[in-house]
Amino acid sequence: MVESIELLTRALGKPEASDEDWAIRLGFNIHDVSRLRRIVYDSTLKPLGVTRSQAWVIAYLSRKDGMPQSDLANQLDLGKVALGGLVDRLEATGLVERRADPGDRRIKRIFMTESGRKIVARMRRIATATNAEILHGVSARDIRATAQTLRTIKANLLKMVNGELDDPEI
Amino acid sequence: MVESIELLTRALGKPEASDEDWAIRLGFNIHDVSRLRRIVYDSTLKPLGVTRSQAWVIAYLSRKDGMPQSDLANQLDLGKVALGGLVDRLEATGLVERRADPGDRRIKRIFMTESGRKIVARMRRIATATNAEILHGVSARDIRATAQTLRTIKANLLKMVNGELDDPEI
DNA sequence: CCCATATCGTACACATGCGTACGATCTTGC
DNA sequence: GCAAGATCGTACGCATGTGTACGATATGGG
Repeated sequence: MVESIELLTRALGKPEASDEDWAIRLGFNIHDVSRLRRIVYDSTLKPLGVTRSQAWVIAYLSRKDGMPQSDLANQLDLGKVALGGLVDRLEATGLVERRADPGDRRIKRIFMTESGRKIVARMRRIATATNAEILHGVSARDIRATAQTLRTIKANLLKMVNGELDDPEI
Repeated sequence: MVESIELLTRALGKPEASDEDWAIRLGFNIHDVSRLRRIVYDSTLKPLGVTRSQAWVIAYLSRKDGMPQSDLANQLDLGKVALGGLVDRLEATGLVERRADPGDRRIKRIFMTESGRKIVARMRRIATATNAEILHGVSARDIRATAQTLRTIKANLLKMVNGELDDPEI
């Protein structure tokens, strides 16, 4: 699947690609890059004993320790259920802990443990090195241009996502 | 999380972004775009009654009908187990069917049904329209440049994935 | 003050992906 | 020709995500 673009283009028998081809190609490239990034980050995280999702949670938590579980779910764009399960597992491995909110007994606040903080520090170092390796050989100019194009695409996507939510006449 | 770059940049208090910032930004943008693309495609596929993974399988199958299950798994970069489950569900909704290979009784070949073929045709139309909307306002030049940068990144990632597999001295 | 309503976290069911183990079946080397 | 090893698909358990329902609490209007 990783090489699907090349196969596709060859199958279509087009030596020079049209604009439409490039658009399709871009879609596949985004898909492939995202998938490979996931695999690579997973493998770098494996020695730490945390999964990518768990890493994402504690990385966020490290900047806002003691958040209510619901706030964390919202800010990470996760359902309450999904985050609840993640916190269960993080708590089981001792990286975070739930504490009841004294003022509102519905709320459980999530705090990092010392062990969790150590993992986050190691994660940061690994992530920086990995990022550099992923972008090896790409000029600063291209990085900037690509990031900006993706931002435009992101804006379109956000419009589409919100538009569907706001226009229930479909 | 979608707006995490902006928040991060503001939190760091940097009016002009450094090259390193752009590299981080690119990582987030790839992540966000991929996630939003997933959400948008899921919502366009929902009316058809198939999930994104299922759509991916039958789209591929429509070009190579009658593949052995294992081949399909390899070409889609899925484990045999994951694909087996997908085929289970596709078979349950009548979009594909398993048939025994006459020559090798271990093999089960996957064939599209008439119903499946209809779904694929509708999927194709929807995907083209969706893709155009996602890239609305992005110049052909930028699309091309972005696709090529992502290809370089993809090559780096492939090297990293394969390198880890080939160098077990880590 | 008290009930309708909203919010918080959990339980359950499902889809998807991974890794491991296993029985069934081919293929191959002796 | 037959036993050893490779390959095929499945079973099972885990992690992650979704949606729905629900009990426990807070809050706010009357």
